[in-house]
Amino acid sequence: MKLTAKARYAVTALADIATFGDGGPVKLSDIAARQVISATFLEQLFAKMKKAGLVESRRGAAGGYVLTAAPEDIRVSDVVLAVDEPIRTTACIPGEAVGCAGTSARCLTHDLWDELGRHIEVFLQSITLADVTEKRVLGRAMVGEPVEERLEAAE
Amino acid sequence: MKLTAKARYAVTALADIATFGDGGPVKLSDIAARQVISATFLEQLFAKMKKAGLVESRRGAAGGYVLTAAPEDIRVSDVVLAVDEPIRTTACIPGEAVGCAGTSARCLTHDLWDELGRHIEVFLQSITLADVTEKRVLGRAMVGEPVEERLEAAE
DNA sequence: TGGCATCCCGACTGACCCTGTCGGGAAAAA
DNA sequence: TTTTTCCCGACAGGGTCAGTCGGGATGCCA
Repeated sequence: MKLTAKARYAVTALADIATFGDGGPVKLSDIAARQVISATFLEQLFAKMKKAGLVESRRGAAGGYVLTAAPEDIRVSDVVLAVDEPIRTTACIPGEAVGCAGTSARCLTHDLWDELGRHIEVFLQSITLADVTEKRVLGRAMVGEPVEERLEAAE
Repeated sequence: MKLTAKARYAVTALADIATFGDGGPVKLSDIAARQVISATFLEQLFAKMKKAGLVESRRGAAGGYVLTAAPEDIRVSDVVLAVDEPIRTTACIPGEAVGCAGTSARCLTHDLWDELGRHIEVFLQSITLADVTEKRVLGRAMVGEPVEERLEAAE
């Protein structure tokens, strides 16, 4: 799991659609103007998000992008994974133990970064787009309340 | 808070000292050999860690580096902060609200990345070097058990 | 049918920063 | 005084990220 500006832009853009798109499609140039992001750059991101099934596109006049699900059902982790290739934080291959396990201290820290990665992922899974647009993010760390139930309850 | 290979190397190196240094100093060339890290690169990292007060150096023959505290008292977050300049995850300046607050959706996601950063920091604070060397890391996420008490209890 | 608006796509690039090198120097021990 | 180790600053190659560019395809509307 990697976290770059791409991820920030992507989440921001989707939040923009959730906020300003009134059911109808939102065009990239509007998002670009409101969020001050290069429109051509947004194209790249939306291509990936479309492939990931997060948005649908409408072409032609009055076209744009629409969310394929309600903001409450879109996890931030989905968005991040869609645009940022998940680069592993540890050097070793998960399954195999290549120069990693054994007595060598080589991967003393393996578990650590592994756990951290999982930790981050769980955190981002626990937050939906709706949480973001409605500013329900602050202080939600650590507390647990592990989404799953909330999402299942919503269905 | 930034996470690069530097941080991994630094934690690994300190874990090495905790494991193999038997009270006495451990020289860089040994660490480099055991952990397969460039010795000259390690020099850079140890310069920073020394400045941060994590290690002390002994020069001359039979010299090397020693931990300044017990592994139970060294938090992983300290190590990371020592070698990786803390680059902020959000674009906006924390205190001031520059093109950030207000009605604009510009920083709809500000809180999110802010909270994530804090989240990561808390996690890394919750783990000590001793936890790493003794493989007490796995599954410790989410659970809470927020170090503070453990550290205070240890003193 | 034609024109306009919008998405679509792949190739390209400039700049930054991370990882790692190199060479020489200074202190401490033997 | 020689060896061993830390010390320090300058340097560099490469990767990748953010962003550009140009042309194309598709759908709407008159």
